[in-house]
Amino acid sequence: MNYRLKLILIRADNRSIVISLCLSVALSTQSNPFPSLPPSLPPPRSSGSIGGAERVGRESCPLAASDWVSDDSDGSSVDLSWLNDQDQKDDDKPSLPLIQAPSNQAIQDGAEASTSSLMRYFLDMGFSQELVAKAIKENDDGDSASILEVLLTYKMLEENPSVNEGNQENTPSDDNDWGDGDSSDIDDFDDMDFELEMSGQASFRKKLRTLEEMGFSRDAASSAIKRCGEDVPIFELADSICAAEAAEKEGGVWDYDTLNSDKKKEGDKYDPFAHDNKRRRCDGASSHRRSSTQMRERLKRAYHRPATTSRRCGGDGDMVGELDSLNLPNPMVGFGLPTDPGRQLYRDIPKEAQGPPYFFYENVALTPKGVWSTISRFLYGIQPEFVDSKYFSAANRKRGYVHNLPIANRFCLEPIAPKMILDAFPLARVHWPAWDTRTQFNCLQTCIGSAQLTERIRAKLVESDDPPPPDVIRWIMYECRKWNLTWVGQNRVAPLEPDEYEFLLGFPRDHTRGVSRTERYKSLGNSFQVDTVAYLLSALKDLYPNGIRVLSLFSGIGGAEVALHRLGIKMTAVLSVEVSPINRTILKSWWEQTGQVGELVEVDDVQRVDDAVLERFIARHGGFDLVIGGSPCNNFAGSNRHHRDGLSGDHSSLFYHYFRILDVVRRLMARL
DNA sequence: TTGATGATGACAGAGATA
DNA sequence: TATCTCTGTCATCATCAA
Repeated sequence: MNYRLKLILIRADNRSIVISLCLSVALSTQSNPFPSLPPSLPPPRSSGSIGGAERVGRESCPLAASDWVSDDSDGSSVDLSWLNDQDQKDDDKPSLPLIQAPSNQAIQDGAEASTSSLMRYFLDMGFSQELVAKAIKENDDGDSASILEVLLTYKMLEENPSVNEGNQENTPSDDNDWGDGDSSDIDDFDDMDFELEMSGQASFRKKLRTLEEMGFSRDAASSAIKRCGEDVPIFELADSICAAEAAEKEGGVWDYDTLNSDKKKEGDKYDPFAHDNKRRRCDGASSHRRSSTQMRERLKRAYHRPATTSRRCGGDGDMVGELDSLNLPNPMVGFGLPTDPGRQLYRDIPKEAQGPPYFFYENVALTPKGVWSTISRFLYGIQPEFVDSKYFSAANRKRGYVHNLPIANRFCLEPIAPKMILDAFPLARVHWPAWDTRTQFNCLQTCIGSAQLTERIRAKLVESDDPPPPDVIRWIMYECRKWNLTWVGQNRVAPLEPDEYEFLLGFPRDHTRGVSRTERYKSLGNSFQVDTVAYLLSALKDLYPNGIRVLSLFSGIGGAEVALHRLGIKMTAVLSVEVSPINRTILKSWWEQTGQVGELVEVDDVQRVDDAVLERFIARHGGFDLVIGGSPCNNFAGSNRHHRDGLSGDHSSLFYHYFRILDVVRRLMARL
């Protein structure tokens, strides 16, 4: 008999089991950092009725609603037919017997359906059925993020068995934690008393074993868990051990406790995703931020060591730990500007991340804390390259790029775009007042200043002297910077026109013409800055003189395609995924107007890009050379007043589909 | 129904200052 | 070193008019 079952039997009758399950549902729903992942257990109805379990996380899982179960249009039932007998057998042990109380059929149905949704989701991500079943079995407490962590760990171990050398006794096996229990770690814990089990030793053991599987010693793993807490994700624990080892090696003192206790002073349970899930008051967070900054500096020093460190820290994956300890680079020039003689020309890429196929991921630089760290973790631990487009155009655009592209032999697009406002728009010089000292615009966004505002500015200038008093200048400059207003006449300012957006972003004139003005601003505000992206992609030109096959995710209006075209890189085939029909039309029109000879295949939903779609494309064209895209930033952007939820946001969580699809592509390509 | 408009803060980093 | 101020941010939502 296993611990879990023993625990339940001793603790309660069926009724109390039901209560404990409902509590776990509530916790799982509230703390899930991946709302796009199907929750492992059904959310209770507001009435508290157990029957709420019937609707297995469909309302709380927007991504899943139309995809997990294709033939379930009314959402009233869940298709379990894809599960084979073995899966059902695995699901039946060990968890389901605990919720098979006759009076709780709804809970049983919900748990099975939820498990099935989880299975399908992770299978869609490209993990093997065996691994998914094992991970779910080991995380039957309903935390999707934990399951994903375990899957990633197992996958890393599968692909890099050397990591686990010396720890073979703890290799993930088919032994069931809760089964007959003949594995060594089970034996190690057999003598633990019931009180320890009650106080969370199961979680401790799970973390401990995972860390051992990653190649850490049991002592180091145990110390890290005790030091950081059991709630800390595996990657955080691994980071902690790496940093501790580095500090010890340098003769320093590793003091994660200070950071951890500092976080706990806020009265919150330490949750690495907390910045994504809840907003903090500035005043309340300031002291924490300061102390955290100090600790991050120490972390930075601890991580600063040669790139030939242990693989378990990820090679370049060390950058992951370093990432959280670093502020955004200033100046934001990535690995160096084209005119910079001291620019970086080489970097280490983890072997498993080396191309081809090459990949290129983009998003806003200024995200809620921890977002880029998470993105980097999912993308092989590669350090983001942060670049501000102000070095390539007359408008700022601070973006981070995670890619495995070569960084030598980069070159700029010709003709070189003007980098000053008045060089880009010389006609504005006539009306540009001397006291407006702007030389570049701020980030071009999806919204523009109102006509009322420009009229207020005009009226204020008319009634003011020339030059206006300082307070008037101050107010006008604030509004001009905020809304990227330009001067179009005597005392008259106006928002940039859509075609001026196109010019500043490196698109051909009238690229978006033909759709509503609002849609043009929206599409352009969400697009790449072509000159910047082209510079980062330029090393591909020599690699693919005969053309390139592209998987373009979240294509938008085709910033990647335009960049490749302007670089003179022939696109022999493009699989473009874009949800907006307007954007798809824009890209299709551009594709035809520019006489592209390659094949453009457009897909409307990133969730539909599964193994079958990718296999068909690969069979037709032989594979992909580049996977490029920037997932929605809505939930990252500082200008989002309502839902700046980080990677847990409805839109920005689509990043995980980028990761999923990239993983499938690399797996399929490896078979060729 | 669609498109346009205007009101709506929070957060994080940089720099200045005590 | 701590505190304050300034700056910038691929947005969302309700409302109204056509």
